[in-house]
Amino acid sequence: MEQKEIGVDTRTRGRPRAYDPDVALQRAMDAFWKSGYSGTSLDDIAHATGMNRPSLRAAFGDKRDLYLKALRAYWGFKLATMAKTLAGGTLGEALLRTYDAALTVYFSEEEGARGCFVVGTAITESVDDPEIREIVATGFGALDRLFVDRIAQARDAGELTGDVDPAALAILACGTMQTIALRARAGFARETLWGIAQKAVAVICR
Amino acid sequence: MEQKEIGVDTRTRGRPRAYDPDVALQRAMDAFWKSGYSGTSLDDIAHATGMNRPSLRAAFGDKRDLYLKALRAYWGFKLATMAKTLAGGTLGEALLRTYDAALTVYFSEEEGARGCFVVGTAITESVDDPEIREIVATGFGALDRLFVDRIAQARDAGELTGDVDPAALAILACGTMQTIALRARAGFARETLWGIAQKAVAVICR
DNA sequence: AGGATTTTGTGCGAGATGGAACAAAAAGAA
DNA sequence: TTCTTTTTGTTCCATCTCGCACAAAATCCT
Repeated sequence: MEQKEIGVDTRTRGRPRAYDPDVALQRAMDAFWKSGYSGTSLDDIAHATGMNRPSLRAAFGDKRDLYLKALRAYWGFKLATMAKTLAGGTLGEALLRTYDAALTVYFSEEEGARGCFVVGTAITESVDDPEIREIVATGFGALDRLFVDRIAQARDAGELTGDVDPAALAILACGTMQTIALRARAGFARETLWGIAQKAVAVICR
Repeated sequence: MEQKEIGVDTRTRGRPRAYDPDVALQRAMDAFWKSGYSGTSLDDIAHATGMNRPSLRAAFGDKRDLYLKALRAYWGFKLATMAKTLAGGTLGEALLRTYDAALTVYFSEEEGARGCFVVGTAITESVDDPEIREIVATGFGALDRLFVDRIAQARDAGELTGDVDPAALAILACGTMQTIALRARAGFARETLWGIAQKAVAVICR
């Protein structure tokens, strides 16, 4: 007995799904990424995903549920990517690799830059929504730890001169990534932002 | 012939205004600052300002016009404040004074932190609105110049050791201010953010 | 084939949102 | 006092937004 290809899962009955949940979630994330949570309507998302609104609700819950799923998915992707790009090579190489990967995400939309999903959308909602605020704060904490650990490793390996505090350098490294994200969304060119990354790394690693 | 106190201006006829335009604009800014542009309705603003919606429109134009006025007013205030806080003393003192003043703004709302008006609201709208995007990019450029000039001044005064690039240090200083703004809105405590500022300054000024 | 289950698609409704119309209120000028 | 001007306040309107109801479609099971 062969499963059909559309909506492949272990369901045994009923009309098959006309969408892939992961693809739909990504499309919804794309819509939110452009216009923010409040500025994106369910019709916008329906159009982006090719699904009708009742189907969206059945699959993901209400608009806020969907946004929370997208936000958590973005954090999962972001932190996993950074764990990889920060590993190996010198600290300078690791940081540049990390900023390059970030730039690729920030410019991953064909019609223009969209920056970071957290900085571009969640920060605006976080004052009014405690759960979003908590997710963002937790994510920032994890981001900090990734930077601190990598920088501490470089210090222990003798890569850094002077009496450096990894936590302090991590703040600068994180701030650099975030100013790049903000500027991407403000229309700065990718090459300009790459130049910013290089300048910051030169100071952090001296 | 004495002017009345309410709605004091040089108008010669008609019913006097029941509001002060500057105060009303500040109240509207407060409302946008909390929930972002798209998340704030005209009724929200009417409530915050004590004005009816037709009066708001007569005074400021439509919702977007009002938001643009608030955004420009914020930039004017922000850059003027920074020009003052960056002047005088050592570079370290100037930077700490600047971050302290920024923190005061970011925590200027009684019920909780609101961060920076640009980072918290304009960044979300900037992908869809070219004029907002332009205002933000111009403001970031002015911010950069303030930092670069102050750091170049400190280098020329012999305050900085080694072969430093003011533009590179300015990126770090700006990134630090922005990560503080993001974190304020994400619920970080003021004392924590002050600690972040101090660590960053210690590295920038070494 | 009929019944059960799951998903899609269409239409409807309540409430929210931004804008407009215009009468009433409050002032100055003649 | 009447007229003119400016502002406020109330009401109405068109459209948008989100949620729901439910019939139809597409599958599996008996």
